[in-house]
Amino acid sequence: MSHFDLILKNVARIIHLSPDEERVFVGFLEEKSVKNRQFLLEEGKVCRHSTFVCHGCLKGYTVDKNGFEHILSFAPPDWWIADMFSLFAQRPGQLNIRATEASMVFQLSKTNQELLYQQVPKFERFFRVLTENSLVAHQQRILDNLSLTAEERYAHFCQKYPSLVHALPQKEIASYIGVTPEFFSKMRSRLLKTSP
Amino acid sequence: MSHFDLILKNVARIIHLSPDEERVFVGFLEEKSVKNRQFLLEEGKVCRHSTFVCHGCLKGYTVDKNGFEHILSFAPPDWWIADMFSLFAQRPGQLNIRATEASMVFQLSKTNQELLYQQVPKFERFFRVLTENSLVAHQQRILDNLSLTAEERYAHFCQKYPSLVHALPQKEIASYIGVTPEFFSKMRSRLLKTSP
DNA sequence: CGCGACGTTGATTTGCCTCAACGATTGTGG
DNA sequence: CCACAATCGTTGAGGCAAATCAACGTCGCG
Repeated sequence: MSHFDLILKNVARIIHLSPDEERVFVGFLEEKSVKNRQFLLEEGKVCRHSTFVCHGCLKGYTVDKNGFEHILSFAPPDWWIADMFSLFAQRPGQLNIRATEASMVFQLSKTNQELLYQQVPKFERFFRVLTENSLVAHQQRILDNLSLTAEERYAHFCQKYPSLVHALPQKEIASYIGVTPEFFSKMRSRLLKTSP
Repeated sequence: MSHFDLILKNVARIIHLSPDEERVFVGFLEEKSVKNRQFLLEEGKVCRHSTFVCHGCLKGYTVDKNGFEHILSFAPPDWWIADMFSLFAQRPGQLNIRATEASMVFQLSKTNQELLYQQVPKFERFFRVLTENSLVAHQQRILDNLSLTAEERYAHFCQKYPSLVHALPQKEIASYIGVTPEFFSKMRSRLLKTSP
């Protein structure tokens, strides 16, 4: 029951690995502990890793011209995160990736990822499926943003990230669903009155 | 200069094919002409094809509980479109795909796509890159929806789909950027006053 | 202890929606 | 080929959801 357990189970949901292949895979990983508020990637830098969260939580977000954060994604334990644009193109991106609490992660560098593809080709399939699932989730979020009210988007958020609803500062959730912290607070107190 | 020209050039932007491989590829395609307003996919059906637009234009959209359309994507010539969720999972999806004008398309069935992977493995790479690019574009759109005003989103639309700005009914554009047709009309006349 | 980050609440404003009425265009069946 | 319907775009009046601005209480942490 090693600390690789979570990430190996994550992979096993999509592809089956032999013990040898598991060893090759974990050999490419770099373990890293991250302090609260520490950056893993800053706007304007080139993203050189995919990051898998073991425990804690990260967020990926941009900052607009007025200084407001807009959260693209959270990464609680068992999730992957990266600036996909920057990682694919190996060019500077606009995303910040940062811990919302003290965390422990594994990082797979772009270089190691390509070595991994050569040594264990079925990882091509793994990351392809990951990308496909992510695309589907993002399409759903666009449709939600177009068709749902803030309350409904919050309800969806609670379903999608049940573990985060109470673990995260409210302003982070507000930013994710696309409202101001003030409005989010009012909305929440309104919800508590009707359904305790 | 055959009618396969456009789709072969589209593929060539990402992978290089030998004449033999080109022949295999086009052998898997089904040509189809589509009348204006004709459906290529209806909500609740399983999506069994990727569709490439040669000329004309398609749209992918959902209908909400109040009967309003929300457009997830347009597919002008040289673009691919499908209900990714339904295509990947081979389960019923919520997307409608429909022509916004008389169109000509090529369709690659999921079955043929898998045969193609076997016979020309580099197509794995092609569709992976397509998915990656699509993911990046969708992430950008989410961030735009979170941080930009309707006017700014319209400006982005004009940059992204210059050929569609004048070819498409205004209500379709309004639906894509997430405002009502009435508001879109007012916004547009406001813009025309300041910048003729 | 005191300072910053967070959450709450209220007053006011605004971006966008709703509803309704009205031309202009398109297209379609008789 | 025309009449009529359907679709589309425009405009105006009024309404609502959410933003903005500001004040204040609370907590955790250095």
